[in-house]
Formats: sequence, C-alpha cells, structure tokens
Amino acid sequence: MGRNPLAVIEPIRRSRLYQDIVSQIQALLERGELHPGDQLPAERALAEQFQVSRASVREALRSLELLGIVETHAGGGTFVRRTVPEDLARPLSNLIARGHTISDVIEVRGLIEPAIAAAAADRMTAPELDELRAILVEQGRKVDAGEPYADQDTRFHELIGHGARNELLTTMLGVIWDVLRSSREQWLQTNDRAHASIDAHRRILTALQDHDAEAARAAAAEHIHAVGEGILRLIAEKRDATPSTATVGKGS
Amino acid sequence: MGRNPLAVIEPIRRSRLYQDIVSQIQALLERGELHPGDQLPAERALAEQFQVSRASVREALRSLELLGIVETHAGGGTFVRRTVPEDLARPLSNLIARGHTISDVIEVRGLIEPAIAAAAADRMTAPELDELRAILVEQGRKVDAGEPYADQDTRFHELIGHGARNELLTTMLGVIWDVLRSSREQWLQTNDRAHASIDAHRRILTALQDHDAEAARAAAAEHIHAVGEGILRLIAEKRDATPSTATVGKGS
DNA sequence: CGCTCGTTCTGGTCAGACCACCTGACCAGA
DNA sequence: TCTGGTCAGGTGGTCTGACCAGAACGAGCG
Repeated sequence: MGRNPLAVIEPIRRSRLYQDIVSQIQALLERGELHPGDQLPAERALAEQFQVSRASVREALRSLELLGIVETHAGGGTFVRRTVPEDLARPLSNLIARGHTISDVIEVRGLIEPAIAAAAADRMTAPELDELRAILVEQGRKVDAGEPYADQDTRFHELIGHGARNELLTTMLGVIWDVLRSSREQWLQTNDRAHASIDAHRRILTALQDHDAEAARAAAAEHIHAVGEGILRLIAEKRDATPSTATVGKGS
Repeated sequence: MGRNPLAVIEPIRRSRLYQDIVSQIQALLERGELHPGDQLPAERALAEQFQVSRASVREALRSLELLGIVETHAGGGTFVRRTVPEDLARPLSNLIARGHTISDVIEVRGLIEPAIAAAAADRMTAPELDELRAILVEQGRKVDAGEPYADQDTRFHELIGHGARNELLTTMLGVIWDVLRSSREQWLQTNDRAHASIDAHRRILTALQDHDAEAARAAAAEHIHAVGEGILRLIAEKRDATPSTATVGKGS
C-alpha cells in the first residue's frame, strides 16, 4: 500500500469548556490545593473566576459529581467528597451488561470470588464468622420454609467480600453481582439448587473457620463454577425458547 | 435496641430533573425503542418533549456521555453509541487511585493477569504469538540500547489480554494498569530489573506457545508477584524518604 | 438556654439569544 | 462530468439574566 501520509491524521478534538473546568479542578485536587471535605466556591463565583457562564460551570460540576469527586447539596454548596461513594460502580453495571457477554462476566466472577474467599480465610475475625454462621442458619430456615432467600445469599457473599479486606476486589465483585442479579435469582428458584447452594456455602464457611485459604478457594471456585454453568444453561434454554439477541438480563 | 421505626426512613431523594431524563432515556434503550447508532432528537426538541429547559437536557446528555451511552458531535447531533468506548474505564482510574491502597490494586492485578495468561494460552492464534515474539525482540533491543521500553512492556500485556478473548477482564486490567503506570515505570528503570522483566516475558511467551495454560498462569503469577513486591518496596522507600500521606501515584 | 423567624446564600431551573459548525443542495467554472 | 464555491437550515456550545425553593445562620423572642 502506498502509505498515505495523511493516514495518521486524526480529527481535531475541539475540547468543550466544561471539560477544561473539570481538568482544572482535578488538578487543584491533585496539587493538594483542594482537599476532601473542602467546599468549592459557589457556582456563580466559579463562573466568574473561570470567566465562563454558570451553565458551563454546572456541566463541569455534573461531570465531577458523576465521577464521584464532588457532591452537591441544594442550598448548601458543593463539596469535595471525603470518600469514594461505594455505589459509584453501579452505573458501570449497565455498561458491562451492554458491552460484554454474560459468559465473560461469569468467567470473571469465577476468578474473583475464589480469590476473595482465600483472602478472607486468612483475614476474617471470629465475630465475622459468627455472623456468617447466623446467615447460613437463616438461609437454611427460609429454604425449608419455601421463602425467598436471595438476600441471605447476597449477604453471605458480601460478608466474605468484606472479610477479604480488599475494597477494590469487593467493589469489582459488586458490579458483577449487579449484572448477574436477575439471572442468579432465577437460577436459585428451584429447591434442589437451593440446597446445593447451601451445601456449598457450608463448605466455604468450614474452610473459612479453619483459616484454610486453599480449601476456601477450592470450595468457592467449585460453587461459582456450578452456579455459572447453571446460569449459562438457563440462558441457553431461554434463548432457544424465545429467539432474540442474547444479551445480559439487565440490572435494576 | 429500641428499633426506632423512623430508622428506615430515608431522606427524600429530591431527584434533579436531569437525573429523571437520564433514566427515561436509559429506559428507552433497554426497552429497545432506541438502538445503538440512532440519533437522538435535537436538544431543543428533547427539551420540548420533556417539558424542561434546554439546560436540563444538556446536563442529562453530559451524564449519558460520561457514562459512555451517548456521544455528541457539535453541529451534528447526539447519537447512541454503537460500542462501549474502550477508554471509558479511564475516568475510573482516578477513583480507584483515590479510594484504594496500592497494595489492593496490586493484589487484584496479581489475580487477574495470571488468569488472563491462562485463558490466552488456550485461545491465542499463531499470528498473535508471532506479534508477541516481535515485541519481545524489540523490547530486548531497546533495553540493550538503554532506551525506554515501557511501551513494549505495555503492548506485550495488552496483546495477551486481547488473546484472552474476555473484554471485561482486559478492561478491568486496563484500569489497573492505568493506576499503576507511574509506579511501574519507575520500577522498570534499572537495567537488572529490565532484564528480569524480559526473562519473565520470555517464560510467559514460551508457555503461551505451548498452549500450556497452567505454565502460563504460573509464569505470569510469578512475574506479577515480583513486580508487585518491587513496586511496594519502591513506594515504601519513597515514603520513608519524603514523609507524606501514602497514596497511589496519580495517573495522567 | 432553646426556639422561632427572617435574611441571605446556594443550587436548580428556566427562557431566549448568539455563535460556530455540519450537512446537503445548488450553482458556476474547468 | 467533475470540482469547488456558496448558501440555508439544523445542531450543539455558550452566554446572559432571571426566578424559585431549600439550607444555613444569626437576630430576637420566649
């Protein structure tokens, strides 16, 4: 090919004002001239300082808010967040659901959760283990009573996630759970599956109590794998029943 | 505890208009009444349909844009994205960097990359392996010449990520790379480390060529672990040298 | 001291306007 | 026939000035 020199030319990206403002405020934060908890100047003041209209300032603040960097209270003001909001990853669920195959999501889950279990085996405390036990008992009761128990299921995994003492890991897992929620709940709806799930949880709990990281990893891996296979089968069946584009069941 | 019945009452979420608009448009998308590639009505038209001002519509569109759901072209219009932008995770890097310990990030990396390597061992094609080889050669040349080679290093891992055929996994890894970039580049700056890194890459490549998933996983795990330890040491040294709050080296 | 009640400040929203840009249609010259 | 210039209409980008409701805070009252 003739190696057109223009091939490398890319369309000029005309940056919008609000992007500039976002960058400047982020820079202030990184340079330490703005600290978590600080109140930003009022929108009108910012507009004057940046020499732009208030509308542009507001679009910038919307971006910063969506990024979890800032939070605004009507009538109160805009503040730099002290902590990253935990549900920040939530909006991501939608994207993941749109952009990825459910099998990809399941693969990642099968990767993360065993690791969390292994870490939790080393790091969980006795009170946390007690709580885990209590949840399992409650879950067993609900299953026997034929009541829905998905909440206990979720809580069980959440607690273990917390026990792993790695927030990033648990955040990532949270997103994945969000994407898989609807499929998972359908999957759990039959009684034998419910019992299998509880058995698996018991094995995981035992390993955690023994502080046996490898056993915990193995038990979790087996559990996740089983559920993952089940969900995939479920989806395949449904797709065959009602032909349509095979996408992830959307989250809430 | 007295179980105050008001405890469950949550503050009235006075949703802002733009949030409502975002939800409605997202709903349209989920209900299939709006498809990727579609052009949204003009801002003025949307304002009229939603019975709100154009400013509110614009704030909503900014949100959708930040979420990667929509893209706007000045003078052209606003369109539903066909694909999820790959750099969507980029803004997340900032958050992860602010909200998590670097050791957490490294732990997650040590978890994901071996899994990617294992998957890639099963799935990579001959041409991809050829490219990997070429990169390694180039990297070796640059190291010997004393030139910076971080790009090749990045490309190597990127290619393997692509070879794993799991976009979600590689997206997540991309975020992590972003967070670790500056630390990693510092770490690679001495010659012996560079050679160690190349040796590790060779071992990984060999395993990939053999389509030996377990060997690839092990080689990658060892590599990541070594680099991770190194980065942590580097940071510890720097913290001791210049006492300050120990945070992650910020991304771009 | 605690409560009430304005005042004032802040964000939330609106309406209308101007600009720069993109697109497509049309037209004249090569 | 093709090329390039011109122009009109539509679209996002931005600005201005205004009004509203809720939050914050201090003055004054009980």
